[in-house]
Amino acid sequence: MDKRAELIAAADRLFDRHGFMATSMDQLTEAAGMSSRTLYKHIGSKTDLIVAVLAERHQRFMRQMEVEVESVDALFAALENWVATEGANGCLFLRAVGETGGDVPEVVDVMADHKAMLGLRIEQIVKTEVPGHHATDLAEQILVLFEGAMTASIYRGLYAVQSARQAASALMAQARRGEPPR
Amino acid sequence: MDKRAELIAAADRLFDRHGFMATSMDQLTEAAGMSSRTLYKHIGSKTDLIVAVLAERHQRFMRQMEVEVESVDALFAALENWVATEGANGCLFLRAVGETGGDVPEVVDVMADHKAMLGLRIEQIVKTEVPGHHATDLAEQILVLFEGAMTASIYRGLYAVQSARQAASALMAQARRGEPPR
DNA sequence: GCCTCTGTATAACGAACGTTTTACATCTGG
DNA sequence: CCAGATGTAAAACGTTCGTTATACAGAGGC
Repeated sequence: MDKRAELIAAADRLFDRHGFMATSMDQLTEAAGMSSRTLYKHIGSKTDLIVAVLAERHQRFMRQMEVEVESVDALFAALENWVATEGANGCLFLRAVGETGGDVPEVVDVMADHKAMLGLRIEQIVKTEVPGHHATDLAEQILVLFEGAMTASIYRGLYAVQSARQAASALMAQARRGEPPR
Repeated sequence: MDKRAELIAAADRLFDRHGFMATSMDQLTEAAGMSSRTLYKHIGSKTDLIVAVLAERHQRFMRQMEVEVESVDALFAALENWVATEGANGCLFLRAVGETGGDVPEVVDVMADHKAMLGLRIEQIVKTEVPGHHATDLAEQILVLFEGAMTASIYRGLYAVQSARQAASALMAQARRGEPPR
């Protein structure tokens, strides 16, 4: 069994639940079921662990995106599923940047990469769903709805995601009907 | 001059810029220009200071809401102005809850109060702008757009807020035209 | 059979944390 | 004019932090 993967999985849970700074290395070693020496041999430092957790999340996200998300509606359906099964604590990438004040370049970079790829994928989807449409502005609206669903679901739960899904569907339908982008 | 107000203003800036946990009491005393003894006499503890900062933000927010926001469009215009002048680091209430893991009841409470009042105000506005319409679902969509604009503007800047504003305008127009709520 | 690898358990490290204390200065109202 | 409130400066408190070091145990390949 891969010790490093176990560690990252345990760290993901703790960081998401309690925050990055509020999670101590002692809690992490205990949750991962390994000695601190092994932990440091595998990841180097707490900062490295944070980056590794984010990188792992990014990969999981991309995989899911490419496998089962080929429409705007499927995007929000996937988020509904995520919130229903894993709960909602807000975007872990932005939380990491916020807790570190944007002062850790590796954290900022992995967040930027993640968000850039999210934006690109949404633009791709929008372009195939509404062909011949200048999709940039519409894609940005979908992105904002997605981000809002993730954030608002912290205190509104699934209803926020369902509302975002409906709003996205309405905006997409309107664009398909050929309303001119302003 | 009110020492407590100075302290809260300085703390607001530091918390927003660097995060709550990452801001030490030493940094706070220095930024507020007072000794640690005075600081503790005025607020009691770091947790109390966090709560005080959030409570102050909530009051500022409410004041601005009631004065200059009487339409959905004005809501997003106000956010545009906020992001343009103060920058975008995400909702400080949700960041505080995230950093404390939801384990500090006073922090959770002030966040919940703030979000409840935001939701209520949006519902009010939507109801007056689209009378005779079952406004609950539409209001939730506007709320999600607002939350998404605040969050996405961290990495997208003003464009996210402008996009949210346009999307909100489209959804409101559609509702005014009498499209049935699904 | 020994050597290296990989692991545990645990204690120690110096630094930084939130908070309190001690000692002293300055203003203000009766 | 002095008593009380309110402030500063700075050290000390005990704890916890991230990280490293010490001592030892088992497994597998040559």
